[in-house]
Amino acid sequence: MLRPRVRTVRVRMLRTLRDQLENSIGDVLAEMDCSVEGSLVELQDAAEEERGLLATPVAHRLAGQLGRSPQAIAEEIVDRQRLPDEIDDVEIVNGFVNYHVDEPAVFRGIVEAVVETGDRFGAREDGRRIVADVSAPNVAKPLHVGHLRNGVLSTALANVFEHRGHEVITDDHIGDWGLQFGNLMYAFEEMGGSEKKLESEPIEHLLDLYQAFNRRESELEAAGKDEEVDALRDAGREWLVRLQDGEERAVELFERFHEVSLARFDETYNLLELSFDHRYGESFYVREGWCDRVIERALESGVAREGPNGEIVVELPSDDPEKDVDEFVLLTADGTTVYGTRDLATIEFREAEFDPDENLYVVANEQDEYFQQLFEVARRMGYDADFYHVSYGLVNLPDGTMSTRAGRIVTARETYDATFERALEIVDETRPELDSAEREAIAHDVALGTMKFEMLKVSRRKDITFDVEEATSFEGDTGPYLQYATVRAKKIVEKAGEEDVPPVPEEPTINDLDFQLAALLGRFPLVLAECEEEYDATPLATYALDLAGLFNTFYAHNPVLDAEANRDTRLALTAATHRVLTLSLDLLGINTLDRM
RNA sequence: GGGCGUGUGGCCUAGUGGACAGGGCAAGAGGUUCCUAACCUCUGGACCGCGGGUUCGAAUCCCGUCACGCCCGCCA
Repeated sequence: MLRPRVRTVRVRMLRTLRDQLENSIGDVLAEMDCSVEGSLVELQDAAEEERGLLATPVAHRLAGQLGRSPQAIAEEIVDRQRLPDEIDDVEIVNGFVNYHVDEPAVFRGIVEAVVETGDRFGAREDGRRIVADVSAPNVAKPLHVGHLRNGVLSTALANVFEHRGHEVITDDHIGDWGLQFGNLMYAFEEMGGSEKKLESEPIEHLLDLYQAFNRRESELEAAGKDEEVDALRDAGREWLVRLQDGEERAVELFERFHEVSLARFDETYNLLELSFDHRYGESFYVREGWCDRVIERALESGVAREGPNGEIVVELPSDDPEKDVDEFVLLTADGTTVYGTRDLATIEFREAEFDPDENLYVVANEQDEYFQQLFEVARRMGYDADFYHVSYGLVNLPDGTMSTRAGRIVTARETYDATFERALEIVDETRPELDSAEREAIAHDVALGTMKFEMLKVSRRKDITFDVEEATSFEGDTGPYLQYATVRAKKIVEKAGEEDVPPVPEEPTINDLDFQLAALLGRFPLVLAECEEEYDATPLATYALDLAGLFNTFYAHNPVLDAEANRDTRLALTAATHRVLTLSLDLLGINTLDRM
C-alpha cells in the first residue's frame, strides 16, 4: 500500500475555499450596511460546469432589502470583494455571482489533502457523548429484514458520528420482558410446548407458539366469545405476574427462552458482521430495580400519580379532541411494568451509567407517537440530555407487509442466504481461476455489501420494498458497484508499484474529468456534515455512488498508468479516490475487497 | 374520527428556496489488440399527486384536497 509523502506545503481544501469566499462576501456586505444572516452568504455549487465551480445568489436575496437590482448589487459586491488566490475569474450572470477557480491549484490542494489526512479525511474531534438504542429484537422471535435495516442504519450512523468526533455507545435493547412472554409461557405450557423442539429448532418452535396464541385470540374474538378472550388474556397476564414475582417455573421458562434466543441472535449478528457495544435487555431493568427506582422518581417529582386501582400513570395532553388526556402508564393495576416503564428505567440507567449528552432511538416509525410521549415524560422528570428518535420506515416484501403475528416473515438469515447464493453464482462465473474458498469469501462480502447498501441508499423515513431478485442483479446503484470501483482503484495503485503516492506537480496538467473527480473528493466532509444533521446515512450512500460512478467514467476515459506526462498526477488522484471510497464504505459498514 | 409520515418518467429512487429536477432498473443503439465489461458511451421517456398562496425565484415553505402506510392497548 502506498504511504503518503509528507509535505510541508499548507494544503487548502475545497471546504476552506468556500469558507474564505463566504467570509469575504460577508465582509463586503458589512461594509455595505446590509443586515445579513449567515444563510445569505452561503455558496452553492454552480449548476453548470461552464459557470464556474462556486456561485452565490446573495444579490437576489438582497434586492428587496436594498431596493436595487440584483445585477447592480452583484457588481458592487464583486467590485469590493477581496478574492482568495484560487479564484481565477468572476462573472455575473442574471445576478448570480459565479466564481471560477484556478483548477490546477484546487485540484492539487484537494488531492494532497486527502493523501495527507488519509483515514482522518473529514474527521472532527470533541463532540458529544451519544447513547443509541439500536436493533432491539424480541426474544423468541427471529431477526427479520427490519432488524437488518435497523442494525445497518445504526452501525452506519454510529460510524459517521464517531468519525465526526462524537462518542457513540450502542445498546442493543433486547425485548425480553412483557406481556408477550406471559402469553408465550402460557402457550408453551398449555398449547403444545415441547422441550425437544426447543432443543432442535428453538426460534421456530417459539414463534409457532406465539402465533398459535395470537391465532386463538383472534378466532375467539371473531366468534364473539368475549369471556373466553378475557380468560385467555388473563392467563397470559398471570404468567407475567408469576415471572415478575420470581416463581420457579416461570423463571425457568424465561431463562430457557432467553438463552436459545440470544444464541441465535449472536449467530446471525456474526454472519451479518454487526456488533453493538452493550446488550441490556428489558428484563435487566425490571430485575435490577431500575423500574422501581424510576417509578419512585416519577411519583416524588409529582410527574406521575396513583390511580383508583393502584395503577401509576402520567397524564399527557391528548391529540384526540374526544379525550382530555392520554395516560402514559408506568405501573398496571396488576403491579406489572409496561414498555414505557422500562424505557424510562433505561433512561435512568443510562444517565447513571453513561451520562450522555444525547439519547438516540433507532426505532421504526410505527412508534413515532410513542416516542414523543416518552420524551415528554422524560423532560418532565428532569432528564437534561437531548432525546431524538431516529425513525425509519418499514421493510416490506414485494407481496405486502411482513407481520410476525400473521406469520409472514422473512428472516435476515434467509435474505442473506438468497443473496449469497446469487453472488456465488456470479463469482463462480467471472473468477473461475480462484479456489472455491476465496470465491465464497468474495461472495460473502458482495452479499453483505448488497444487503447493507439496499438498506442505506433509501432515506430512512421511507419504506423499503425489499426485492431479492432486484437487489441481486448487482448492477447499477448497488453495493457491488461501489466495491468494484474501489477494487479497480486499489489495483491501479498497487500495479504502479510505488512506495509513496507521488506528489502532484505545482502546475498539474488536468482535463475536465480529472478536475471533476477531485472536486467531488473535496465535497466529502460536507456530505458527512449532512449525515450528522439529518441523522441519516443516505447522503453518504448516494455520495459514494456518485464518486464510484465518476471514477468509473474517469477510469474508462483517462489512462492512469499509461498516461504520458501526467501519470503521477492521475496516480495521486486515483490513490486519493481509493481512500475516500474506502473510507465511505468503512463508515457505511460495507466491506471492501482485495479483488472481485 | 384524530395524529404522524410518504406521494418525483413504465418501475425504484436522490434532491428541505435558486439558474434547463440528478441516478438506477426496464427499452433501444454502440463500445474490450490498452490499468478486470460487476464497467463505459449515446437515445427516447417527468406538467415533481391535485388546487391555491408566499417569494425576484418553489419538488422544496404555508393553506386546502386526494391517495397510500403507520399509530391512537394497563401490547411492543
